[in-house]
Amino acid sequence: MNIYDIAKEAGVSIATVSRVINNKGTVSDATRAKVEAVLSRSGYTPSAIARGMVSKSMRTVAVLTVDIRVPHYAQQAYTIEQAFSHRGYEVILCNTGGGKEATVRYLRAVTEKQVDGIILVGSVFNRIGREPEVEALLRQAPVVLANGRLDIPNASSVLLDDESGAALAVDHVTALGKRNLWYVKDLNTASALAKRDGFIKACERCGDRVRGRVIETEFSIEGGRHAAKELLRSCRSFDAIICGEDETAVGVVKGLLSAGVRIPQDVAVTGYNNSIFASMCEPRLTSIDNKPEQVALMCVQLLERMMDGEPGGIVEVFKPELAQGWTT
Amino acid sequence: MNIYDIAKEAGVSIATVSRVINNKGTVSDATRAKVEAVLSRSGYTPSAIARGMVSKSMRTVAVLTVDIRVPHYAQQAYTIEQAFSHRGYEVILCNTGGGKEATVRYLRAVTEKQVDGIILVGSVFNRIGREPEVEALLRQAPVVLANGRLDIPNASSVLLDDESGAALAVDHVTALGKRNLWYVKDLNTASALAKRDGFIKACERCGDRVRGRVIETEFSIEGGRHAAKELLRSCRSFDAIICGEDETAVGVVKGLLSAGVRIPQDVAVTGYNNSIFASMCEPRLTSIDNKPEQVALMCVQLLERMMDGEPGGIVEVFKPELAQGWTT
DNA sequence: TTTTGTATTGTAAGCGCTTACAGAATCATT
DNA sequence: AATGATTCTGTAAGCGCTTACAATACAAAA
Repeated sequence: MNIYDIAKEAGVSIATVSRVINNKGTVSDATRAKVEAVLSRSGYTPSAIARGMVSKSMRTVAVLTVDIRVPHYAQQAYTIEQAFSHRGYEVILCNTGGGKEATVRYLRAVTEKQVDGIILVGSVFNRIGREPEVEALLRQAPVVLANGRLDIPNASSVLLDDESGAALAVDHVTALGKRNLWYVKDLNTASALAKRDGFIKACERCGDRVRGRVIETEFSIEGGRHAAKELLRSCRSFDAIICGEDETAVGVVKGLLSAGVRIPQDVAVTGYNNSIFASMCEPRLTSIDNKPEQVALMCVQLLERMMDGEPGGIVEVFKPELAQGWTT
Repeated sequence: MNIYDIAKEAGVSIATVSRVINNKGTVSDATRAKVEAVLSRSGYTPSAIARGMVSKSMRTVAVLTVDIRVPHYAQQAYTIEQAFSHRGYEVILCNTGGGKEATVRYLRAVTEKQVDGIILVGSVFNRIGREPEVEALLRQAPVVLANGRLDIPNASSVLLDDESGAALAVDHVTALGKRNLWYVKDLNTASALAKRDGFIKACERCGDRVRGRVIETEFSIEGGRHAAKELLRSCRSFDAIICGEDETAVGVVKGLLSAGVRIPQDVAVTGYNNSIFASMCEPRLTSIDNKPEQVALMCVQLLERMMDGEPGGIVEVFKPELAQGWTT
């Protein structure tokens, strides 16, 4: 069932049918009625592929995310999907797992499908974005990077200011009178390093009255618990623990509570991301919220601008916010 | 940059270029090398749209889910996406929100895009699947329903046996010696009703020694807490509480613990779905796991079968499993 | 009535690819 | 050298649509 069938049935030409369907050009009322009757009677569905052939667009955008099961990414994918859905675009979802090979495979697939835009959620592209093979693919469509930078003309990005996020936590606990701060470094990503640096700088800004030190552990609740035990065991003085991730912070809280430490009177604890872990932990974690929904909406706006033909190269910096909980 | 450019550059016909790209038909080694050289030098990307025009397939499947932010759906979407990705298909993700209007809009969009298959996650279609408008759309592609039934020839489905899931919980706590069971009904979905019926029937199967009653509350942690307080307040006897959802069960646990009730010695509690709520609750909830990943894989298999031309109409019933926690 | 302008409709090209078919080239066989 | 079989390559049609342009119809103005 195609446009020819409809045209024949209605006794008009395919151009007229097309004009009726797209409500474009001039069609007399009588003809329009005739065609519309056939249209609704037949259950005809126009082929988006054939349309795409002409317009070179399938009205589709691709979202490449590391893993949609991570709530943070799910929220962003959801926000992006809804925003585009309301504008008549569908979203192709790709779970890259963060690996280069899969990422390239997905990029190739979606560029072949001539998506109208690509949003990259996650930071793989800081590493692989400059490889010629990858860059060639990325040049095929407007690209927006959530949390990362990419120096090609058709790419924009939203950067998360992790340094200021960590500084937010430091300022918060020092304002509460805490003086001996520890940063729990759990990951080795660029983001985690930025947080650590932000922590150190913020402590230095406070002068001698505040001391900031770093302890490393594994990224997990267990890792956090272990870090807490380690601090307690080594008899180091501490009255605030700034963690790189909520998971770790949950572990720290558990470790401290089980040792009889009072939170936040004795020790304040902060997490990062204001994730579900922060909300389910009792007492509720104070955490740094980088508002995945807002970031996603910024990405959508940047992409739309490029899809409208405006140049890319824009870098927006998103400042995280402090989400106060019961642990500070 | 299209296949004509490549052909001209390589001094061959477009048919030969096509044969090289698709590794189909016969091409002499010399010609192949010549074309491949041009191909890699030019960074040419074949147009999937044009291919789709010929093959009437974009190698894409659609996943309609209520809300990807719900971890259960995220897991299923992830599983489906990965499975199809490995077979060279991309996935279009739609968040319907469970409403009819949005659902129809998405169905129309993806059928216009001539997706090779549709997987419907969530149960809206039990209600709207029979409306002529919806059915006409659903007939355009092979369809698989996760947790729901649809009587059209090109649809298969995986049903979750909610009754047996609830019975699993009943059998488990009665085996532990519990005799006064309550079912906490929190939702009004078909699924929730099936669980309640399964609960009642399972209790009846135990004869006089077991008594099963039902209490209603709101679907939320707070609702669960409220139900627990209510049971305590009204001085009813109970030694096991079977909940329709993990969220409610978490609330029940909190309510009981704060009243000094020992779990599971005094009262056993079970949730449903074995979600992240079950795992983050302390003590860890015993819950009913309907294995979203396995269900998703069954959906994929059913869809693939239909995409290979085999008839649909298959209904697989998935039996949930008990996930033992510390609350029983 | 003829002319001019406008509203309506149709014809045909072309989007980039696959593929059936035909034709050319090569090779083995007689 | 001629024939047939085989391998290789090119031509052209067609996938279902949009749209530029041509053609027609019709109404108003001259």
